[in-house]
Amino acid sequence: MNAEPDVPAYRAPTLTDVAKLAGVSVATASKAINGRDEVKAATRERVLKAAELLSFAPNALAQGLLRGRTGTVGLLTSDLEGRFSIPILMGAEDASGAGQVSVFLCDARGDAIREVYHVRALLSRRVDGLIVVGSRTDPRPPLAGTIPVPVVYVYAPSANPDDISITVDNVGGGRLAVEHLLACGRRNIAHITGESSYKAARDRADGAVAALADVGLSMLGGKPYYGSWHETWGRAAAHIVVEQHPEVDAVFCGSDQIARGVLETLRDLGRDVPGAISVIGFDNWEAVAAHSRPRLTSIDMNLERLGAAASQHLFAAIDGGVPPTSEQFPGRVVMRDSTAPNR
Amino acid sequence: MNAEPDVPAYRAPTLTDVAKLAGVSVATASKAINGRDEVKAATRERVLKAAELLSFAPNALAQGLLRGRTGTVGLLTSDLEGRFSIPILMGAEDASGAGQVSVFLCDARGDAIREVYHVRALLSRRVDGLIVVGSRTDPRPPLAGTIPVPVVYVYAPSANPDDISITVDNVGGGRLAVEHLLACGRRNIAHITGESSYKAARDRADGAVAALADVGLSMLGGKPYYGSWHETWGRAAAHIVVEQHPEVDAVFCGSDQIARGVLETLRDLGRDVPGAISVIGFDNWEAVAAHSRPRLTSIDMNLERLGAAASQHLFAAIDGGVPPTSEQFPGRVVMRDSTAPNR
DNA sequence: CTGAAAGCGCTTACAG
DNA sequence: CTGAAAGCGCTTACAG
Repeated sequence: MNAEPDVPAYRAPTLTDVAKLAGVSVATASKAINGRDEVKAATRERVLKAAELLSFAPNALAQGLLRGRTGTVGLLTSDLEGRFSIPILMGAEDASGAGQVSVFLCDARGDAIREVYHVRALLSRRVDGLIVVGSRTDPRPPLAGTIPVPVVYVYAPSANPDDISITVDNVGGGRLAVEHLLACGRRNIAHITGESSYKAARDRADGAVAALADVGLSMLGGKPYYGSWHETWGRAAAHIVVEQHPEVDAVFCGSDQIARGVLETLRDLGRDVPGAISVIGFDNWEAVAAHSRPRLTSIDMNLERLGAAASQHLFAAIDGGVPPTSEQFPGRVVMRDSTAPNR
Repeated sequence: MNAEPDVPAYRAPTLTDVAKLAGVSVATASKAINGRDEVKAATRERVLKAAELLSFAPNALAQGLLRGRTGTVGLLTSDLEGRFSIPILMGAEDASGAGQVSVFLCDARGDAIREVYHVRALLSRRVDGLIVVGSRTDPRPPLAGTIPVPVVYVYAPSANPDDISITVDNVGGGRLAVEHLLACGRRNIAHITGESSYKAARDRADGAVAALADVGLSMLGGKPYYGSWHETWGRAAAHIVVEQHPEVDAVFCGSDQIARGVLETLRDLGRDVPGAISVIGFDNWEAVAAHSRPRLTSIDMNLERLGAAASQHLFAAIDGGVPPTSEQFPGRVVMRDSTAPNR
């Protein structure tokens, strides 16, 4: 049908091709290209020129076979779709990309079978290490079977404390949020958050409670308003809070989406934010936090940094220097317009 | 510091190990494992058992070297962060994962230099093909240099029409949106959309204009309200539209975020949606469309399907059967509560 | 400074 | 049915 072959029958040039063109042995060509100094300058010139001419790129498979190191890493995520995997993945990719490593991406879709399958494939490809990123902060079962390469768990820690897990400090995050609210002069603070089955929700609440206790306060209503992570719950819960505790002067929300809902209800109710009530979200999800009215102050958990750290720990483990350990990252408050009046 | 070595000095078992344990030659072991039928059943049994025992996984590097095919694909994205890459990537991963292929993920961060760098690395790793996903629908320059493997461009088409590009039909999407509004009985339709420098914005507008022309109508205001993709513009533009054209009974928004802004202003203005005014968004971004008040009807461009198609086309090109061609995918309207009264 | 040889882990004709 | 040999593309001692 088509005269032009769309798949070029083009064979990738090999070192042998380069050597032939340069009139040297493969051994010499190899040395020249790899910058070994036991090669005459003129020879190196010729080899390099030949390589250039053929657009020679050394076959990484052959190199990997020889070296016993492939310069590849497997990134196993359980939900690509989720907002949390991506920044982590970007951080990991960046930290790797700088060097010479390529990353295999696998999405197990939260399915254990698929995970096993992917791990097997990655091991077959002889990755130098594995990064496992989960979408919830609840501990997850460690990878099944004996894994002959280092593994680093990110966001979702491994249930095995001997494994290396890079996590986010949600307790600290909750504390940060409440401390910011206190700094804004607020004292009657409610906490509206997601499903209590999530460790993330419970941890953030614990941090909030602790920060309040530090100054002799407790949460409005005595405990968090657990519900769902969505806007809808934020809207509903805000109504409840205002009704039950008209003195409320701040709301710490477990997610930015909840905060959006809260903001909307407070507008409907004619309560001024941040004049009368401060609202702080969690996640610092740009798309929702930066364009609300008023723009939302939120806690950013530095997920990208988490990913970068995971890569660094993994490489440390691969290189076998100082044994890397688990690490927990603090968040930071990103202040916008919903927490303090701008005077 | 640590008695337990965290990096097992464990050497991955080879076919030789398996053969030795089973008491056969590597050749025979290979045949047994690969299901060749020139092996006695009992022998095969022994080999398989040995492989099992050692958790033997064939070295894919060696196999790739031999076969001249690695079963890997490079996925080159220009912005992981963007909401568009992910579903495409998921589709591609799924379509691949089913078989035996692993995908290398590279994010060029919109940087041409980085892109060249990644392509070089991928080629060095002897990927069987490349998928290039862009974040805008504007044509992009084709990959630089001679690429010895098939390449499929997704979302952002290659500027070279001879290349294979899998794209979204934005003109059709715009048409779909307006046709839905017309079906809801609306006639005074305004179009608020993103920056006119985006081909996506212009295409959607063109489709909308065409659908209106088909029934002898034109856009309210005579042309689209171009601005930005954000909520903020949606809020501002809605004010303008209502002021200039109080008869407005529908708004087609170029993005779900714009639509959120429009919804908010209409609420402030006391205009009932969908009673008095229908609002339709674009992208069907679950997080924003499904939780607004009212829930937002939107155009879904089936990005995941796009990714899957890209993979399929790529494999077709790799296998060298029927030459794959460019393809454009239609969208679909996902109806929620913002376009028609629920009676 | 250069090149012949061995070998990384596998598969595939080819003998036996 | 089984195994010795060659070879995929490279690198690295080891001679010369």
